[in-house]
Amino acid sequence: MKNKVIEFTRYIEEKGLKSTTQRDEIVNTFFNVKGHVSIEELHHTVQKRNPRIGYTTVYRTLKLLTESGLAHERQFGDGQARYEAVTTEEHHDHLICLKCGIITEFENMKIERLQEDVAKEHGFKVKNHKLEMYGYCKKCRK
Amino acid sequence: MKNKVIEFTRYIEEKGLKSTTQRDEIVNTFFNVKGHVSIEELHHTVQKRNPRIGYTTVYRTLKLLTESGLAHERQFGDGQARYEAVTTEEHHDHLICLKCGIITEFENMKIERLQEDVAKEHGFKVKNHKLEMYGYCKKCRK
DNA sequence: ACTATTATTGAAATTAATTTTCAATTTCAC
DNA sequence: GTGAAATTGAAAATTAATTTCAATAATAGT
Repeated sequence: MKNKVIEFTRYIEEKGLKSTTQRDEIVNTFFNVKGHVSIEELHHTVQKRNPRIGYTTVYRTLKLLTESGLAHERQFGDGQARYEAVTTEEHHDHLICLKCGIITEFENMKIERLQEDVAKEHGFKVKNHKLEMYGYCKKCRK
Repeated sequence: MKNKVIEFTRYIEEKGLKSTTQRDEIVNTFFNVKGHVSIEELHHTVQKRNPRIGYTTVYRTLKLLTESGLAHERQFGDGQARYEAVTTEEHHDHLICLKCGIITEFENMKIERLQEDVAKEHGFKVKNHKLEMYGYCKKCRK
């Protein structure tokens, strides 16, 4: 995800922040990891590349990524925040398996549109939304 | 909400637990407070009635209410869990104002049905779900 | 009503995740 | 290069949730 890394660099510059090795490595790793990582997981992955990178820097970089709109922070009820790369303009939602923890993504434009309708009815201006279904995945439902 | 209190008493009995003044007061207060309370808020409200009731007991009673299905625990991204009374069989979702924090509920059967369709497509067995829209309410959108 | 058993209470301690602090280091504009 | 300003990371602080444990209260059986 080269372009994402570049977008981040742009954001850093705009804000008058500095470019550092640590941030570059964290951001690169983040965009190469798929799915929904916790701070701890990303820190662990990053450390394989560069063991001198601290948890706090990973934490702060994920905050920057979230601020910049390049990542989303999510709470899936397991007690820790998870971050996911914002890849497309399309919004997507989640199926979370309560047994194996696998998180599956989906998109459904009909639902999106109905949501907009509901918001409009309430005079509500939506910034973002989340739709999560908790249950058992194909493998675990037996 | 008398009947809810009775349902709770029944649950307590079923589980071989004991009925206590503290629990009764907490449960009563909970069903008389509308909306989505945090443990701390409920504790505060309960203390007005009976200052000897501790935070821990409120915490534990809310857990019991959640277990029994009479309350739902929710995370709205402000860092603490909120509990709401389960009043009807109908599921409802939430509009959360990012400015004033007001939480509005809504129901939409079309969305519910589409969700079921999506789950079916993925071979997913849904236990529960949540749909939240974050943004600005009528009053705050200006 | 008494007693034994078992659950409950609540203050304090613990845990777990997040966030802040601060001295040492690094970056960048000049 | 130099200096101002930002960054780093270990440790400390914060926050909410959860557990511990001794004292207390509730219930069943007698």
